[in-house]
This record gives sequence, structure tokens and C-alpha cells, in this order.
Amino acid sequence: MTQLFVCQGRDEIPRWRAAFAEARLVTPQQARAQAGHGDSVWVMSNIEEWQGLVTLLAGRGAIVNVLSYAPTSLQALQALNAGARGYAHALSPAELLTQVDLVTHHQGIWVPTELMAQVMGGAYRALGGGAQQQDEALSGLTDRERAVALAVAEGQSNKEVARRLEITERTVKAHLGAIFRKLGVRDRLQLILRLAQREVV
Amino acid sequence: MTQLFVCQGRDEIPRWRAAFAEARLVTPQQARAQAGHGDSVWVMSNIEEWQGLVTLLAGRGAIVNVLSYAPTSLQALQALNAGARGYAHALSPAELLTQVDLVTHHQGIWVPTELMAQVMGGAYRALGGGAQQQDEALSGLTDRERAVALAVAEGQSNKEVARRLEITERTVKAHLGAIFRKLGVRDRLQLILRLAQREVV
DNA sequence: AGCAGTATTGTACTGATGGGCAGGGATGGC
DNA sequence: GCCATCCCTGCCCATCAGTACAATACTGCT
Repeated sequence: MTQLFVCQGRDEIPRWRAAFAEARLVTPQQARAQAGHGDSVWVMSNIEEWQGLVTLLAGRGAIVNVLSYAPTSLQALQALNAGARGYAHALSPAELLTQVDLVTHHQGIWVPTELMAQVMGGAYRALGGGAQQQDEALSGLTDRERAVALAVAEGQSNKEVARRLEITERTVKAHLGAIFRKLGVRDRLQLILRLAQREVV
Repeated sequence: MTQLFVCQGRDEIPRWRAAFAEARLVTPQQARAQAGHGDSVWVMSNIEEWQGLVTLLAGRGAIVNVLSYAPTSLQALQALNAGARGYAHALSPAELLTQVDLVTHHQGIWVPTELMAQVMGGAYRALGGGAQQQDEALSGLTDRERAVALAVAEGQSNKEVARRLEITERTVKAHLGAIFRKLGVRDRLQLILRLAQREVV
């Protein structure tokens, strides 16, 4: 059972070899050429176009796992969506890697337990209660804050929101500050990503 | 390792015993009383309040799998969302059940492969992914511009994108400028909305 | 009357963002 | 060789975004 670790350059991780004695570090190009059906391929998420590589190798029948230095639920979903069967931290101990390998070779999915809730929560809202999701996110806001949040979610600048609501730019910022605090996001980018999972009415 | 099969009345399935010799058929009440940390519990989805039972037992540390006579992606998500680690057809062959047990006892998730695509596809789109629609919007971009666009679409700042691609912030800006011009958007907010398939214009 | 919450606006500051101007290096077609 | 394109980078500047530290006013509730 070949174990291929696909990384960009020199992030050789000793515990990879501790987990799999026969592990080989390869470049994305080498992975494309060598990986085949049944092989275990570990793809670092910091290489370019990793999702395309995952899809290619998974389609070829390889068992693909994605390793990340900064695991997030979104990236976990991107990995699974691309065809990966496992997603873990790049610095996971050797025992964990062998466990991931065992699970994914038996038709299982492996995602860190701390990400599972978010991943499945998002998935559940997508197929089940997607509609009431936006209410959930916006329910804690006042009428005015909600109006600002919706305008910002359409990509409007503070100045444009101010014109639309006929208030000053300073007031828009005040509302936005309250929105960020209540929703626990740090800026309008994150706000948009949060609200982007709902359908605009 | 105790194997408990929670079912309503008399749907005793022979292959359950074929998979686990020490399997015991129990009622929901018995399961509540007996199941503990590390036990494998198989819950039929045709019993009442099965989701509540799954959550209770999972919270207690049991490995809970849900069995259904009519598996659907929505029910799979309900099961996982309730805390189950596996979801399979009630009439699965014995070898499959042992495989599910193996996977779920190693922190893995087990869902039938034919449901995985729907489950993960829905979740991914819900969180702002949408791979193939993105390709359409990104087709006119160069490789480097596409990498920048995707990173920005995840909410990363110029500084973060620069670190990820190992280039300077100025170069990121240069790529972004080209992206904005090609896609006809004015800033990164509009870009995010464009890549999330929203009706921005 | 006093308090809590909301809405509004001001000044001022820091950091992020977008872009103009000006290059250098690599690649590939003609 | 020339030119186009892409990739990378520097300096500089105008603007935007977010926030700290304020103030004023209205509302509902006790």
C-alpha cells in the first residue's frame, strides 16, 4: 500500500515517516504520475490547486486525505467535496494518521471531532432547515442593524448604505460595530461569508 | 465491546447476529439504561424520538450508528447532526456492519458512498463553495489570478494571501487589480459575492 | 424620575485596500 | 531580435474600514 505525501517543497514532517515507514514525499507533478487505485495520498492544503489535484486522484481510485496547518470547517468541506475521504491537521501524531488511514480505507470519512459539529451543522442547514437559517443569524439584531447587514451583504460600501438609509456614514459604522459584536465576526468580509449561505429574498 | 441494537418490537435481523455474535436486541428504554461509554449502539430510524435517543447516548460516550430501511441524504444528516457516527441501510450485509463498526470506533464517519455526494455537495454550496460555477467566472483568469481570487473568496486579507502564495502584498494587489478589471467588479466584496453565485450585478 | 436600549452623529486614529507609476525577469510566438 | 503576456516588486498616495472616546435624543419600563 503506497503512501504518498504531496507537498510543495521542504515541509518534510518526521511523524509522517513515523506513521508509515514506506512514506514518500512527492511533488504534485509526481503524484499525478504515480498515484493509482488503492494508494493512500496525503495532500497538503497549502499547495496550489490542491482541490483539483484531490479530485483528479480521487477519481482515479486513490484514497485521498487532506492535511492542513490551519484546519477549518470550510476547508474540510472543500476537501470532502473535492473527493477527499479524510481531513486532518498536518502536525497530527503518527497514531492519528494511521487511524485516519484505517478509517478511510474502509469506506469511512475522517474529520477532526472538533470540526464535525460545524461541518454537519452546515450540511444539515443546507438540506434541511436552510430557510430559517438567516433568521437565526439576524434574529439577534435590531431593525436598523438588520437593514445595514442586508445592504452590506449585497456588497455595498458604507457610503452607499448611508445614502440608502439616509443616515451618515458614521452611523452605518456604529451599526456595523454592533453587528460584528453580536454575530462574532471581525469584519464585513466574514459577515458576507456568514450571510452568503442563505438565499436572498 | 457491547453491541446493542435498538428497535421497536420484533424486527430482529439475522445478519445483525451474523456480524456480532454477542449482539443484543433492546428497547429504547433498555438502551437508555444500559448503554455506556464505548458501547456500540445501533438505532433503528423507525422508532419514535430516535434523534433524541441518539443525542443522549452519543453524549454519554457511546458509538451510535443509525440504521434505516429507506436511507436518504436528509436522514443521514439528521443522524449525524444528532451525534451518530454512522448511517447505513438496515439490511446491510454483516461484513458492512463490521466495517462500519471498525470505522466509527476509530473516530471515523461512515455514510454510504452514494449519499456522500449529496450530503457534502449540499453542505459545500451552503457554505459558499460552489465549485463548478466558480470555474465559469474564473475561466478568464490566469493561474496566479485564480489562486488569488480563491483565497480572497475565503475571506483572507491581502497579507494572508501573500503569505500563502509566498509573494509580496504588492503583487497580490496587482493580481487583484487584474481580477477586478476582468470580472468587472470594483472590490473584493463584489468578488466574493460573484464567486458565491449571488445576484449582485 | 431614573435606567436600559436604540438611533444618531462627531473627531480622530490605525490599518487595510486599491491603484498610479515604474521597473525587472521569464516565456513564447512571429 | 522583437513583442506580447505574465509574474513579481518597489514607492507613494487617496480612500475606505473599523474602532476608541465621546455626545444628544427618543422610547419603554420600573
